Amino acid sequence: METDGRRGGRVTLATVADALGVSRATVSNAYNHPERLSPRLRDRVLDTARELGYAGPHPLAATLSRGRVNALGLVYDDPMSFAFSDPAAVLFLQGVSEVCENEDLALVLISGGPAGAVARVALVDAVICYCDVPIEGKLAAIVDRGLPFVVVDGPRLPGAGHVGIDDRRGAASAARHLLDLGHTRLGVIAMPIVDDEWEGTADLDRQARAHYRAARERLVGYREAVESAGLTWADVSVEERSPYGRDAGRRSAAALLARRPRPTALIAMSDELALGALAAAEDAGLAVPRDLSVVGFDDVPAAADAHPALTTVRQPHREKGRRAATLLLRASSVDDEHRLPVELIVRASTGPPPSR
Amino acid sequence: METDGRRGGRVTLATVADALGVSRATVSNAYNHPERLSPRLRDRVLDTARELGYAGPHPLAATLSRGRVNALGLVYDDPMSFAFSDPAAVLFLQGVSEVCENEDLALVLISGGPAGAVARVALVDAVICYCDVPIEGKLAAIVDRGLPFVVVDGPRLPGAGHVGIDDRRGAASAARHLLDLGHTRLGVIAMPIVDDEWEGTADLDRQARAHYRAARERLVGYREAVESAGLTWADVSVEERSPYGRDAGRRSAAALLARRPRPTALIAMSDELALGALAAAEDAGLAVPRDLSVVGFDDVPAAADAHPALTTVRQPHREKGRRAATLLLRASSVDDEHRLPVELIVRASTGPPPSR
DNA sequence: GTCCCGCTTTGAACCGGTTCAGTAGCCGGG
DNA sequence: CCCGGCTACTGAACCGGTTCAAAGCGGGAC
Repeated sequence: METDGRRGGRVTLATVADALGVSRATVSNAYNHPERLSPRLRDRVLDTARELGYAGPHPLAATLSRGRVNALGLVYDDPMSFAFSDPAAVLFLQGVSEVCENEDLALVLISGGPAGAVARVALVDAVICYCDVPIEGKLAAIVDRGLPFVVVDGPRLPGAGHVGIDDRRGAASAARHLLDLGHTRLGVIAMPIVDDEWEGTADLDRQARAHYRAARERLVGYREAVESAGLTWADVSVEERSPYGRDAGRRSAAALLARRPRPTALIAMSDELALGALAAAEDAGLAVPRDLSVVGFDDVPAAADAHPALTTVRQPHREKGRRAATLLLRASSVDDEHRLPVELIVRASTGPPPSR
Repeated sequence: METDGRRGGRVTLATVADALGVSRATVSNAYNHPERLSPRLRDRVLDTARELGYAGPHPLAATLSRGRVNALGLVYDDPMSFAFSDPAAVLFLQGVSEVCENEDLALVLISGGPAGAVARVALVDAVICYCDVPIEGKLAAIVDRGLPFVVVDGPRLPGAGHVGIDDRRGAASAARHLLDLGHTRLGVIAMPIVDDEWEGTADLDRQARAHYRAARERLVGYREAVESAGLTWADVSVEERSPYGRDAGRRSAAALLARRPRPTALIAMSDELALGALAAAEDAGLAVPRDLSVVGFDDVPAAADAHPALTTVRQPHREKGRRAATLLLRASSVDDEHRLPVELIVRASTGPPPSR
């Protein structure tokens, strides 16, 4: 019975089946359930396939039947390419990719604008949303499609897993460290607080309107520590820049260091910002930590290599990635919350304030 | 005419079609060719879909019919997770992801062991092979499937595009820079030359058996420069380490610096290795560049931030990524060769040899 | 009133497999 | 010699859409 084994010259499973006079099911089995075939026939199938130049079942078709793609998606709140200039995101990606490797999963980076055009059609089984504030379009695409997903560093969402850290506590530990050293004039170098790409000194009103979760939580942490030490939060200047790379840190720090009285310690919301602050200190001819203390957040590799080595709050970026990926593989626990530990790492960029 | 609109409770295109009493083609058109439907019917379809909780055509099924996935694959020669600890690879990835973003393509990172298990089934339209030496299994999977691909930093392959740099010339320029400064005792810090994970001093015989293309080409470049300067290549020690991160550079450099007479300049095959060498110099109490000159290769961001800032050979990592991705999108030119420029960047880590 | 045209909508083939309930054939046991 | 049970293989349904030739239909031109 002639089936359609040779349509348009393309070699399909049916081509092989016809060539051998066996059913398509048999050819399929040769690849997917070799033990169900007699060794003899199986070899014949495979040999014929080779001769015909058949590369095995088309993954797309197989996937359609099976319903499983064997791929994990990853969406990032900024354009995906930004992730590669953020050392913390790179570590996170590394953690995710480790798991994918072990599980023979592909890792699909989903970019393509905030509207979620790519997210709507990306071929994945589940999605990791590495976003402080889940992006409307992209997230909607995921939810509509009914894909399992976990949110990392973002808000808890019903039906979705969650991985994050205690930003507030981490921030507080950084501030407390400086306060314990005796600092009383602090400046904060913030990543964006409100999503308006504004730059400048964020007053209390602006802080109260915080849009980004991490920024909000860290501000609260700093504030709690400052107030516990009996100081006034309103006296602490908060410089906000967008985007928030090293250069932003440098400019924020320059602005803070221009104030009189000059702060004796700078708290940055990320290591990249802190490294920029170190550069600004050098620009200003200030020695760290003698004249100025600087503390960061993240503990990226560059922090330890900095001159001086940066005191910072370590968060387990790579582990966050591993955890997020693992969570999606164990369906049972997708709704769990995973809050990973933070730890203050004291290095050489902090010390007592200069004696007046 | 009852079609199978309601199988197993899952809402498919057929469900929507049945609910409205229209054909499946009509529902499909509502999404893919809205202009072919009367506005009235189109709206009815979309409304009904919404009510039924239908999230639009299943991407997998659509893809199967259309034959296009809208995704670019990327295979890396080591486990994919290693790429994230190589700053050069990260920049490359960034370049690729920029193009994907603009073209609304997903970027699929293909790991999963050398056997190519994932490569064989990954859902992609084309593949970028970022590999010095194309990995048997993974590459075979790609070729068998007949996917278009481009090789980056690897050998030219028939039918495949190619993007790379002139490693030989880049290496030669680094060596010549040192020779011009007056150095006569050089040491080379090499990445793996032969694929046996061996560590030690690579003699001429081993160099001749070079397996990795970049290592081989760069050695030739160094050698040409050295011999042009009237020196003997055999006098130049080549230290090989595997893997080839910063720590390897440090150990290689330590070995080279232990030799008597001590080299006055170290040429590293990557910036990571060179940064390790800088650390080794500090370990040994040598000032760079006063007592020792160090030159790298790549010009990753950390090179400019190093103390002292690293002299190195710049290659356009990000542009390589962009170029590779673009190449795959313009089918016409897939067979092109793209050799990108390299440039010696002189910074503070090189200077004249110490006067004896 | 008739014919032709264009806009909508549809039926059916197709994309390339997987799966599962059988069935044919073979072997051993009673 | 008959029956039960296995093994090896097959037929047909199914996965969830896209596409294109063709049909239906309403309206304008003559």
